[in-house]
Amino acid sequence: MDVKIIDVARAAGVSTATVSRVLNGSPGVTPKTRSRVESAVRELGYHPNAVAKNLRVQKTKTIAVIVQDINVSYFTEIVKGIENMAYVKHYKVLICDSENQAAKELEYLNLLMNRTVDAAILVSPLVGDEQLAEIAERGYSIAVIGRHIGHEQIPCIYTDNVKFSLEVVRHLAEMGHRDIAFLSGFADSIDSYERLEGYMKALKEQRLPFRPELIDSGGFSESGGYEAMGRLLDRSGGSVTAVYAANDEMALGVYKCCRERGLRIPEDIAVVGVDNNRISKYISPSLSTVNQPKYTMGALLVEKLIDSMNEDQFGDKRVFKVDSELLVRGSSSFRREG
Amino acid sequence: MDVKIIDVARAAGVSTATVSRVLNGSPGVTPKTRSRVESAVRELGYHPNAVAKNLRVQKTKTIAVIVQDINVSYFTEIVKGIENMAYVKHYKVLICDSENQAAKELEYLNLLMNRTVDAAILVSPLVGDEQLAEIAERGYSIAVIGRHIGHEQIPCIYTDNVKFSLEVVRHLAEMGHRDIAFLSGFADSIDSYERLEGYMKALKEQRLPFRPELIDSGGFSESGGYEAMGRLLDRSGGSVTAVYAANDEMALGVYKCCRERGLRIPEDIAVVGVDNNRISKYISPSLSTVNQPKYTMGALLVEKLIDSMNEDQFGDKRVFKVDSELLVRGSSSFRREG
DNA sequence: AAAGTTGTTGAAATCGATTACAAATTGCTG
DNA sequence: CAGCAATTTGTAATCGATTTCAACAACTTT
Repeated sequence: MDVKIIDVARAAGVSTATVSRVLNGSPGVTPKTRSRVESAVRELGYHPNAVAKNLRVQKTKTIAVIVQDINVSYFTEIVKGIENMAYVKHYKVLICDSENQAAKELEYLNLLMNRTVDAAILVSPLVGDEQLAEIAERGYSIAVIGRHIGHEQIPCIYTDNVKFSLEVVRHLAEMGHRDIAFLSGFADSIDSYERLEGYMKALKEQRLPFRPELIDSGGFSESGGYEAMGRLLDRSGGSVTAVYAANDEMALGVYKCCRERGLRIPEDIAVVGVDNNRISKYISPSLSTVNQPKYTMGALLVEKLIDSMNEDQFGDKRVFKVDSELLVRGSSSFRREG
Repeated sequence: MDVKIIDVARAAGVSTATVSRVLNGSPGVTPKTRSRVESAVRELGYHPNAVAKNLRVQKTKTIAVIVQDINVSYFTEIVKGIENMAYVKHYKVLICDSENQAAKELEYLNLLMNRTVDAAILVSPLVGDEQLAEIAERGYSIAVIGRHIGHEQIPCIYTDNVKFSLEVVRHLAEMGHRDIAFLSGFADSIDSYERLEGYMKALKEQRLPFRPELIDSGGFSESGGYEAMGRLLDRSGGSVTAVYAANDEMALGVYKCCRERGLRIPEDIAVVGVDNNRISKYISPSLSTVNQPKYTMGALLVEKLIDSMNEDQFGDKRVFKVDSELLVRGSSSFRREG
């Protein structure tokens, strides 16, 4: 506290410029003066004021990470990947919980405008592409995890929603299901469109009819999944035999609803989720789900982002598509006889 | 980008002082000039540079939260409480993952010294009391969640380890168990001592013998719990009938070990964990555990901390003890006949 | 109308570092 | 040992806001 660079300079009998050079490992300092400065630093217990430095160099080496819910393991695993990589790159991570609100995401993006952070990473953002593009074009550094953004200046890493949705529904069809419901997160989100697309593709491929009453959405939450499943059963008169939920949280809600209505999983209803939450492996029956390399996605993207900010070039590549895999477990392993 | 307070001042035909006053809602500005400044701000799309402000006012309105593992729900629920409360108080949260290393905790505490953050909250820190005291005495703002710190300047919120450990072991004894193992996190941590104390107290109360070979530790991780349980069974020749694990993660490891060795829970082995992780409710059999109001602990402490920094006074109270409750579930509900 | 209040505004110092440029020192070379 | 280049060091401007203090204006009061 209270000891600043000028104090160190005086103690070492040099100028602040020299102290600064020593601190930052700049060249052109005699070993002798260097060590004189270093011992002054040590004796005084000097800690450079990061805020002053940030102002001068116009950087904070801080990245904002905006997630929908800090408590969901899909997000925390990504955040962990980001934090760990940021740590080795000497960057800090500001955590922002948007509580599923696009408005809050935008508010957090103000951290970019007021220069609190050098960049922001949005994980499965609710904000639309156009709005993100506009921000990027104003010169701010943003990146997206969990969605493909078709914009030059927005690096992103994602898995192919259409592809894995197709795989999920194909899997269910192959297990003998004909009436497969789809529970999206938010009906009007990009994720939902893409997953619905994969769902439709699979239906067509498997020559199954499309029944609009088997589509609903539950806001990615357990309670939302629970309610959506209730509506679904009421509406379809119980003809549904399989449910594809947009994430594992909602699948838990489906489990609960089935339990309450005396429907057995997987014998009466098959369930598949997405995200491979920690719980999905432990719950009984274990939940079939789609796994994504979450930690790696976070770590990889932030690494590229930091490198690009430091002009080490992005190596051109700004869009990363990673593979997901369908994990078939207990909740969908009962074969239904046609 | 690039538009600063002086530009706004010029556009509005006033001085930077006046612009600043308008921006910060300071009194003594004519409504007329105020609105002139406001429209200039709007027209130019001006965003005040937070770094410059931070330097001038010697605050960053940012708090570092240091946790052992971002992926564990015990921590994320606390972090969520902190973040949400910080948000309403207009503070930001830097997330720091110490990966169970005291050295990394200390490194992150440098964020205090270099003024990157105004305060740091340590959740169940590995760093010892003395070291924390020393930092607090140097004038830095730190607070602790999950442990009682007997120091004037360190606010803390915690649950009584001794008390709930006693309850856990008493419960097991009442279910007919005589050979109750205790798996601590890190053998030499304060938590462990306190929990061991509660364990001993319960043994004494229930007139059960203390068997040192029933004590082990597993680093709070699932794999650590798995290995500790293995050692325990090997060592005790299978005489153990109940396990008290220091957290739910380790309890999961215990489950795995039991499954592999063909031991049924709860018939052959009863298990109780701590933390009430999300999983504990869903796993089968559901895991008995100790619940703490994690979200509230985070929110409450950060609120008090922020208020105290803004001189709104701490109201004297710096130490908060909250109640925990033992949730008896499937894993410990089989009564053993004496 | 002079003097005293009160209320608005602005000039300039300040926060604590980095860095461009100038100055001083050192070391070579002929 | 003068002259020049290379190296090391220092002076002072700068980053972009806030805030103290003084100046000024607009009203009262006598």
